[in-house]
Amino acid sequence: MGSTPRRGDTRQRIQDVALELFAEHGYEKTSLREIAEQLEVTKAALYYHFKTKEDIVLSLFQDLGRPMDELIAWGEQQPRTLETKQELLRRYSAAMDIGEPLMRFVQENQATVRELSIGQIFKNRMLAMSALIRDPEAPMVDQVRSVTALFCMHARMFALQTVEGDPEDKREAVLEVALDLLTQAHASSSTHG
Amino acid sequence: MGSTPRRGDTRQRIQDVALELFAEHGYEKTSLREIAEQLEVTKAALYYHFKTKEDIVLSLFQDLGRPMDELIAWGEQQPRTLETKQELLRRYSAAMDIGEPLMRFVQENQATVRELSIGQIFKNRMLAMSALIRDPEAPMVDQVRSVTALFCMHARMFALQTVEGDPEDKREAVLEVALDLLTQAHASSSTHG
Amino acid sequence: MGSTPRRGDTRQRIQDVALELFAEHGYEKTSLREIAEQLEVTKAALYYHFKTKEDIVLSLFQDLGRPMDELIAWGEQQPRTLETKQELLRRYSAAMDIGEPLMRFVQENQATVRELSIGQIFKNRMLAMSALIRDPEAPMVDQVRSVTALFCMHARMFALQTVEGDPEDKREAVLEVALDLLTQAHASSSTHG
Amino acid sequence: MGSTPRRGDTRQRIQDVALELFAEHGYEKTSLREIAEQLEVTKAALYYHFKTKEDIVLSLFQDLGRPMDELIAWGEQQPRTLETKQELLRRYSAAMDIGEPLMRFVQENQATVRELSIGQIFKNRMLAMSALIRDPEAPMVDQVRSVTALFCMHARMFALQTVEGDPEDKREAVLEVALDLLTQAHASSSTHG
DNA sequence: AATGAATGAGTCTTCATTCAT
DNA sequence: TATGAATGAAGACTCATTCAT
Repeated sequence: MGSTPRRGDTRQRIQDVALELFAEHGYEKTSLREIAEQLEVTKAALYYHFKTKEDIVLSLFQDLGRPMDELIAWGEQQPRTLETKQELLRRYSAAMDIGEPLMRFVQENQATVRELSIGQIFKNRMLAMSALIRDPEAPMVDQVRSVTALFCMHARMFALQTVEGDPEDKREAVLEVALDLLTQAHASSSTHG
Repeated sequence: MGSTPRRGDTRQRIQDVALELFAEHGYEKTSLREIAEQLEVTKAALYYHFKTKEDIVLSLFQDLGRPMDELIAWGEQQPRTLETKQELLRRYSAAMDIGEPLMRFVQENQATVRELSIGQIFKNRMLAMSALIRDPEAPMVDQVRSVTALFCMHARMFALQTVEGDPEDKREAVLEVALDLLTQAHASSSTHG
Repeated sequence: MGSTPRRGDTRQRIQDVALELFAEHGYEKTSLREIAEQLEVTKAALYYHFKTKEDIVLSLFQDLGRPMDELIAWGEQQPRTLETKQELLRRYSAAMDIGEPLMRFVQENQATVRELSIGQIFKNRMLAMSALIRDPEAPMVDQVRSVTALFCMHARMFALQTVEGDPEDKREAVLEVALDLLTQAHASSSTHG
Repeated sequence: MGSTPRRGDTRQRIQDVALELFAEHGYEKTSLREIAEQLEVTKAALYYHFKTKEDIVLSLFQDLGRPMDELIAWGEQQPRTLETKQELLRRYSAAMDIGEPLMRFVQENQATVRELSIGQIFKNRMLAMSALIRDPEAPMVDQVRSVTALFCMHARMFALQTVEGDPEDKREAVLEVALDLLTQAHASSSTHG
């Protein structure tokens, strides 16, 4: 009584709660008991919907990771121009907003993720993005610039928490810096390379 | 027979093995049994040297985190000039080399670290570094540049693993990019702000 | 599509699969999930046909154990002669062929069967057969011979697996040995007793 | 109070209780909780002495199965004469007395044992004994006789429970029947073969 | 300086069973 | 004639921790 016993959406609700707790306290420290309690179901109910604890994480990746996969697929069919890369960053920034809790989970549980079956999946995604944005022939400094452009967008999620300001402002500022870095990488490369 | 029974350095050896395993498999997934087994002592022996599991981590921070604390202390006594900040980045880069395993541990176990007693310690360090390098009055983009300058040095530890090249070259390239970002932040700030 | 959806024989199919799995992996280690999966139905479907897991076993005994019950009933109405006992062995040998999987199940899950409701049923059957074949007044050696005559037929099912040869040959050989034992028991008894 | 807290013999006591319960209720139905409760220790204490539940069974085999292994070793170094085989049966009968609870456990948990790591060990023992006692060149009936001679000794443990009489008398009677069977196997073989 | 033995709390997981549909 | 969703009880096992020696 009180909360309406929602039907058919249990699987979804498990995913939501699990992701939240995994990101908050870490994968290992989050027990299935906790998840179940928060949902007011039994542990066994979780097992009706997911084969194992790890399976929950896997499903999160499959469901929430799609935007990123699509972005990579898109990128791979574009010409390797500066414009493409810029657009890539813009879309990455947007994708990170949607998949934010998942991203945070990965960021904060790297050691764990690496040992989970999704570890490889995630690593491959990173490799693919990296390959799209940098030019392996360019001087090291420029490769670093490109990778940093990508990587610094993650900074939003924790390094920038210390900085005051509107989240949307931050997002834009980060994107601007990233695009800058990318431009510099290109300018220099076309000169030196 | 066979292995020399080292004397008096057990405490040190525990720290070494623990840090390695914590960084490798994560804090939660590393059991005291594992640590003890790798050292060929009993679990109880660990308790002779450390009060709790968390205590091991704490000791690691106290012993390996000193360079960073000293860096902050140094920074706080310098004038807030561009030169100071540049030197800060240079020293940070060096400090990261020494405390690398510890840094990796923190990077890869953020969710866990946050819930450990060292969480606050570490967060304070980050805040202090952030305060030293950025100017809270500057436009957001420049603050982002400064923070990114600091933050991107961590990229070395995993984002840049996908890039081929000599580690020392990478270190220098990263530092160069970081210094660049810092300079841009300043140039722009003095103009706009 | 593909597999014909058999109608009306589900109960039978459950029994078949269950007996096979019970005999193969043991009663306790065989879960209703496994049975259901192998039949491509849900666990709940099993409960439409049987009240409990134990009920499946019970039904197996009722359906497959009839030959043995009939044999006992027949034996009890015959005169207690050597010829009767010989015929008993012959029919037992035949009955064991039909009820083989059930017999194997019992053989291999004695500890379990004893604690199931069929335990008593089965024990009674054994007692009845034993009572039919041996003479409680005869010397111990002869009683042992008689019981062994009965008991050794079970040997076929596992002790004789190590012996090469045609199954039918084995069956006959075993029967011959059993009949021999019986004859010896009688010869000696009529002399000594 | 009441029971003296015995020291150092915990491992042994675990084995004793475990074997008793395994034989009584079956391996699967016996939980570690039960064993622990009967010993008035915690489940975790069992894990200090044995790595897994299966490990307890394994240790029982290693400790209690030795007589049987020694018997096989002895048999393999004797000439393949009738006398040897007779002695084999006599010693087998004696060995079965010592290892009786273990034997009962195996008898009554065949399905389980087969899936445990000891399954193979035990099967090999059976094969070895079988190989020692029968002559693969002899006619099938005689091979059956030999195998039955061996096998019928197990009858004592359950088939003969229905027969009244002193256990020692039974033991002797069974042995006599077994030796008889063996002699018959030989007599016939040397004539026919 | 360290061990052997043990504990209590908790983990993930599986199972037989139920019931509304 | 079944299924989808769920439960309560229990299972094996692991862990950090303690303490007498």
